[in-house]
Amino acid sequence: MSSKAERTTAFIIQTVAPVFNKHGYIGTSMSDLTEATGLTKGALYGNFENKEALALSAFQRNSRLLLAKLDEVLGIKGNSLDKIFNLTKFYKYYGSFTNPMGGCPVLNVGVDAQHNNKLLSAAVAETIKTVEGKIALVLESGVNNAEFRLPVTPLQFAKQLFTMIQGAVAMSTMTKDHKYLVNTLVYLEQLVERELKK
Amino acid sequence: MSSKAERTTAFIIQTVAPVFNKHGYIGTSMSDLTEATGLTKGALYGNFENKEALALSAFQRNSRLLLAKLDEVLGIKGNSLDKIFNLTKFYKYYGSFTNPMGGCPVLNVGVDAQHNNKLLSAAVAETIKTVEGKIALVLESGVNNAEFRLPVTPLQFAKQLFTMIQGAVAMSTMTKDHKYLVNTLVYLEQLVERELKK
DNA sequence: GTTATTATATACCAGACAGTATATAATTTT
DNA sequence: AAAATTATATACTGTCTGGTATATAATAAC
Repeated sequence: MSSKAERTTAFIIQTVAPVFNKHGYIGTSMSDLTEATGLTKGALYGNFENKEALALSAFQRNSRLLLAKLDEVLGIKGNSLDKIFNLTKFYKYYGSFTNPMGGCPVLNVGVDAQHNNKLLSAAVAETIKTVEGKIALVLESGVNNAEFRLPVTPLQFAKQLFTMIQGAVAMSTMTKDHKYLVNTLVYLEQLVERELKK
Repeated sequence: MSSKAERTTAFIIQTVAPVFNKHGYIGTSMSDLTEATGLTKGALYGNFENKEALALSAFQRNSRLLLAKLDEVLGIKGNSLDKIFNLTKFYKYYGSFTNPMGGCPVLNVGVDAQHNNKLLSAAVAETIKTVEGKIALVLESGVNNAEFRLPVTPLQFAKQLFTMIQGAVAMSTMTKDHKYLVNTLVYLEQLVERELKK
């Protein structure tokens, strides 16, 4: 059983993460966080050194959730192509996953932090690399099992795929129009079908 | 000849636009702007009603510059395919265009303003629609001149194209890695070649 | 159950925030 | 060039910022 203190720390991160993700690092004030948690500054500063540490923990939580979900999505039984199609299916309804955390953490924090917080923007870059690595691994095993061929290296293909997906995430975020996600991922499914299944 | 006042207003917008684009609406303080312009609060508030009006003018300037550039890029002599390839060439080196304005205004403001400023985020959505319209127009004339066929409507194809381009912009912005732009646009050139030239 | 320890609440900094009233300086108009 | 107008500088609001010192309350150890 975790101590009361540990549970409080976890509660703070969990409550604070969507707020940071929505309003950005500078756009979130400590009083926003006391309001959201129902705790006081004393409690927040007792559990975290400062605002930056809080924001970093918040992003890391969202990032960890995303990466765990991707492990689940790419870890289903079946061949590599099944896994890739499960990935496109997941991103088609990405909003239902990211809404509770206040939007896509990669996009929101990645853009928000670029000139405002080096720690955060480095953490985002690392998350991106990790995601690409996970996708590349699936593609690589598909190649090794002679399931399909790739026109480029698995990592390069993974990067290309993730770039297009994040493009759809960005466009639907900026326009508040879900269709960008659906249309792009339907397109990517066709592309994978055509490009790999031969 | 423009009046001194008009020139001052123009100078403020021009100086302030990259600051807002880099640090975001909330991330930019009025004192950042007095520092950047060398003017005082009196001057800024004499020319603009408030911070929001200033930020909106700043985005509109960057947006107008982008749209004008796109008109130039898509307005070259030649057939529609030449124009599309000129577009991919432009975005391949998009950084040299956006660096002076503090990054891609669509991405930066679009993500920054989503929960912080309705006016700004509406302006971004409008800019996106305008860009898509410009690309669609070129595609449509290509279809009408029997230059190529499209698997979907011109507007839908334009949206898809722009989504992928903005994905590359987002990825290279977040990772500070220019390769995402180059690789994606090389890929898009092949895609256009294959998909349309038949 | 009492004591030692830890966690949270309260009250408080000094500085920064957007915005304003007014005085002064620069530009237009005549 | 003088007068009328407009634009900018200065000095000042009240409010909010992140952060801290200390008192009080809750938990953990004995």
